[in-house]
Amino acid sequence: MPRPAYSIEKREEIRSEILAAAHQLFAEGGPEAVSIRRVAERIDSSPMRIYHYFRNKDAILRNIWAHIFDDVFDRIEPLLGDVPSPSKRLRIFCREWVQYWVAHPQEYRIVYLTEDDAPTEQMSAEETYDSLRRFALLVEIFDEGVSIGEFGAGDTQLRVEALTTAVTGIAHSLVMIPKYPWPAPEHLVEQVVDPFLRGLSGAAPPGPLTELRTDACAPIRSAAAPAHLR
Amino acid sequence: MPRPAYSIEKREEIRSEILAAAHQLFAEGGPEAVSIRRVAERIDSSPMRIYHYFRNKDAILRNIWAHIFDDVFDRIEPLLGDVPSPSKRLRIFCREWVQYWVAHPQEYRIVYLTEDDAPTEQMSAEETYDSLRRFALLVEIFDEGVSIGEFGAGDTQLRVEALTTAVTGIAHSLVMIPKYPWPAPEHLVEQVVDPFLRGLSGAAPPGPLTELRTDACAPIRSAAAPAHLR
DNA sequence: CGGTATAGTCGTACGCGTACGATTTAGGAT
DNA sequence: ATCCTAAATCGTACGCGTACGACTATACCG
Repeated sequence: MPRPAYSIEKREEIRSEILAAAHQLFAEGGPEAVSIRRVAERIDSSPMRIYHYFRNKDAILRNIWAHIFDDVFDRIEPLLGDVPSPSKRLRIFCREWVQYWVAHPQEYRIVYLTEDDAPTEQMSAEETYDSLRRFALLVEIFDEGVSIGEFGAGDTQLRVEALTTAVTGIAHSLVMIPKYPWPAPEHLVEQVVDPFLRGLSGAAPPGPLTELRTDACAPIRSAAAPAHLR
Repeated sequence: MPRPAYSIEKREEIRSEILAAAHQLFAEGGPEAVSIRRVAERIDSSPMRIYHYFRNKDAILRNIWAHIFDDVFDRIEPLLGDVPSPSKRLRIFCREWVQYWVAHPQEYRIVYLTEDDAPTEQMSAEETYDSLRRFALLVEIFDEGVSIGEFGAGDTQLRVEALTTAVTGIAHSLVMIPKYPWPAPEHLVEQVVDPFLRGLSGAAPPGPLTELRTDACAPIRSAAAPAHLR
């Protein structure tokens, strides 16, 4: 009875058109060149039409960063191909990971400045958090390391998350605080990653670990403001 | 011959008035409540007047985060007072550091989302990067660790920077990607920090380190865009 | 006293993201 | 052919940061 919705294909086609324009703008001028109004102009649309296909600007940026993630992994994976030792592969990964973001600060910004609203809703299958699935690469490396005895047993997921958040933190600081006289990225990475990996080696669980991950992180809510701020 | 500039005191007074309003707004409604126009309204000023006292909004936010930094350190330092072992103190610091940001996501956002434009210029002495000076606390801890033989010798500055960027990276992910089912913060921190500290212990330099920091990080410039983005 | 140069202030305007409501459009049911 | 309803589109408007230029006030020089 009502006007029928566009077919999935048609809808996806429009979404692609929007994304293509956004990608192009990003390639031309970085994150700040991507604006809804400019995208609309590129595709001869009204700005508001876009909001029928994406919940907000962030949803569009998120799609861009999915591609960026693919790019990083596509570059790094070949470097790991013939390296036998899992821990060496992890080392290379971390070094290259940071190096990539340092060399592509704009890409870093777009990835890590988009907030995490409500991904599930208006997204096509391809663009959900499954860009993060490429981190499975690390899971595999860790698992291999355990299976060949290079690492002791442990919570692989936790290890991956700890390692990636830590090295990404290094990249974050280097990119976002460029004026600060940082040491060379490799040295920072090495400081963190080498001990981390050495901590995993040998069968001995590396020290006074408390029990490992059993439950997820409590939902994050804002607590009281600091005293200075009344 | 020209109209004389305001005295430093007068100027600083106006700056404080602006900052007070901004702090108040932040306390009331978080980062997004702080707008130049609202600050102006609070102090019965025109929005543009503010730009004579701060180069842009970020400069104002940066002042707020200086206070936040003080708050974090003020909370953490007492927890370290009577702990004898430097490595234990570092552990506590890292745990509490992440915990603080997780408990105060708004504060995290304001600190780590402000970019690093050109701090030197229009800032009063108090508000430059010297908020970062409180990290000297960590320098001291490391140095003590070395002097009492708990840590091997090494580049303290590098160690501090590596440790803080890494743990801040953990906080960053937890705060900025709250929907993801993260493990408990302590577990992530422990994964990174424990091996890191163990890596420093003993006189033996922990493994195949390449030469340490000699020069600063090369200036960061954007490289070619990823292939996908044309 | 009248210029003059500059610190300080303000009005206007641009582009931004997007909330909201009005309008148009397409098809099945009548 | 007409109506109904929701999909799709669009116009308008708000608050935002801030560039730019105009205007005002104030001290000294002549």
